[in-house]
Amino acid sequence: MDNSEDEVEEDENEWRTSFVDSVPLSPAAVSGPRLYKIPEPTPAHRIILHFDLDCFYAQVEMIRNPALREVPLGIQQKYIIVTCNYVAREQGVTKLMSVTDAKEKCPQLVLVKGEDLTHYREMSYKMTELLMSYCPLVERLGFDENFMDITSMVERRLAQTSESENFSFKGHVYNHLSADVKASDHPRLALGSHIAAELREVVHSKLGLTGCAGIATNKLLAKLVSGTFKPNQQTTLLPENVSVIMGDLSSLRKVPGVGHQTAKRLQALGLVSVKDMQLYPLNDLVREFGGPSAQRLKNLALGVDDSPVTPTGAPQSLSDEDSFKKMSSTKEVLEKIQELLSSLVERMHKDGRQPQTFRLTTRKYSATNKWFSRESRQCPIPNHIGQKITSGSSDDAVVQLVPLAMKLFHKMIDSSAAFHLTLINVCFSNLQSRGAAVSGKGSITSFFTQTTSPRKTQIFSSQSQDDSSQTGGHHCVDHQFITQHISQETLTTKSPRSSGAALYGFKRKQSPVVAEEDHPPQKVPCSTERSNPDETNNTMTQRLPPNVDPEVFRLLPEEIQKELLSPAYTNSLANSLVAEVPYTTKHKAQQKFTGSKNITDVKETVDKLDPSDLPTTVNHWSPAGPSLFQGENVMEEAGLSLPRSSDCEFPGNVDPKVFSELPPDVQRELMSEWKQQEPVLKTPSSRKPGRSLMTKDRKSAGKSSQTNNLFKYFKPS
DNA sequence: CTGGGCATCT
DNA sequence: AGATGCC
Repeated sequence: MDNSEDEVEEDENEWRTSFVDSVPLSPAAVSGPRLYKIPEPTPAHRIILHFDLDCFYAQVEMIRNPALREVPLGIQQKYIIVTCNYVAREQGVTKLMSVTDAKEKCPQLVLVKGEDLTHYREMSYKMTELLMSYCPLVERLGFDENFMDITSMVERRLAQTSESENFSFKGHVYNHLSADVKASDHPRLALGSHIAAELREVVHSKLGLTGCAGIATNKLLAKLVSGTFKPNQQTTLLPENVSVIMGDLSSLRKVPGVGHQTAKRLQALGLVSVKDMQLYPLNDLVREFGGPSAQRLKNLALGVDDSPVTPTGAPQSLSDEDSFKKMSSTKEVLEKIQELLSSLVERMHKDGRQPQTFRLTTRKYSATNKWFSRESRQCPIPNHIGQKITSGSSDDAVVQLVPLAMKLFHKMIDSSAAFHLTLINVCFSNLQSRGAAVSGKGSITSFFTQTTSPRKTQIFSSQSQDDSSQTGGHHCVDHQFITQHISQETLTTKSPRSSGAALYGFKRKQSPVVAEEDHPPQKVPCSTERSNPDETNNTMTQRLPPNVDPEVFRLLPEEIQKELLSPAYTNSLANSLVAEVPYTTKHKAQQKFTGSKNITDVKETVDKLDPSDLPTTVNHWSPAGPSLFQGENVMEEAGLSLPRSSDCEFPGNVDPKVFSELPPDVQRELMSEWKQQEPVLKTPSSRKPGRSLMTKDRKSAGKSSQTNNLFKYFKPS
């Protein structure tokens, strides 16, 4: 969306004067009428920061265990050292080195498993949040990098700076020997370097993280320059050195945006170095890549990048995956899916939003094409299940998602033949903030839940991305010295509602009610808490078998309760595979986050009739609902065999294949659902959204199946 | 040609 | 639904 029209270089003036003219520019070669309009050179002289944390995973582990600071440390995922601390690097260990090679280089290397990204993810979002509390225009790139557009912050300081003040640079200046720098020629970049230094200091003091920063006039250059002095330093790039830094790149592949495939295609054209590309006729490039891509590539080679810093906000999808050498039985697949879903559902619950789409991805082994070839299938998530996720009935949700996943699995893999998987991924997407339960198709709820993809609301050319968008809609922290600011207003005290709001569902004790600042008219508080009259308990007991004392019943372990309520397992089909799949919902409540935030959801609806006009506003994401997670979960598995009863019919349009693959207790769950479904079928619309959100108070949190219609998901299709 | 994510474009 | 790119 950010392309063609505004793609041309409207870049910084400084660059234009110093560099553009010296390089054979394209327009001459482009004979015909210009395809791209040339934006008016609004001096939107941006100051962009790029932050890059040092060996991020290793840092996090060293914070968790300071003893690791003094030893060579490697973070291991499967057979690979994904990153390592600098002690290890001194001994020759590098990123993405195989474990065997690393151990060879450095026998004393200490390894920490890094496959579970939880801690890294948390720290990563703390970092982004922290930066956002100073300036809302923060864009994430992976877990350890952030871009910031600090133009307005710089301009403000500049305005406060008296004439003829001494400007200086903090940190390095690219291609300068730190003495000959005339900072007064570049006051904005100079101020930017000070802001960068302050932010790095803040990050260090508040989070204990060190990292590099690059200061430049666009994202491309900021990113390229940030890595020039490596651990825990910062570098500023002056416009007159743009061509130098670009020319210093060893190959086109080093240009961010030029990946493996693109580099190969370029090489086929004889293009290897950055200079090659700079001199290559745009027309020829267009033939290979098409207009917009060609122009963008060429611009990148020139150091031109007008792409705005687009606030990232909350993730648009949550996924969990695992890779392995070989997986070839349906049973293994099922267990892996269960495992992945358990953790993913927990994450989703903490997030607070409700996923509307589920996707299953696999990677099949194939001798020829080993490392690519992912395949995926997706389907909508029925509302009942989505609600169980948000309401915290996680095990219930997992139980109901598993059949969905298995259906998708069978759409991809013919399990009657041999198969060989090397990866499974489960993913929630189409994340909906808070919306009430969707009763029907339309209804007011659609107003709340209507999804204008949050990011897309932030599309404007860099032209409009200057101060107006920031000073108008947001406020960067205004203090002259960031370090002062942070000592008073920290993460926990700053108003979370504005973009500084909790980016992620971690921590933070925050009073539920939040002061709202900007854009009052747009807000749609969706906080309509659907308080559920507590009919929850009744339905359980009311269908108790005769001669069971309800009081006694309540005291029984939940598994037993369920068994009493659902004699389903006696079904012949179910019996056929009671052959114990030792399924245990090893539900790990490994983390107990204390805080929860409770923020009224704000959806900003944007008329974006003309994408080129109004800057609108950044999207504010806030986790819906309290979603407090009490570290105590109870449920345990009942591997036990149980009395068999007789009735219980197998519901029609159930895919027997899928069903038969499910673990016995999952089958029981489903059967239980089906049984309870019957009354609903009789009185179609009467009771439906009723319970299901059993507040998971201590005991009965576990798996209580409720009234949900699962039939359709078993329909063979 | 390795990991476990994420995003965007088609 | 896949390809591509980034970390």
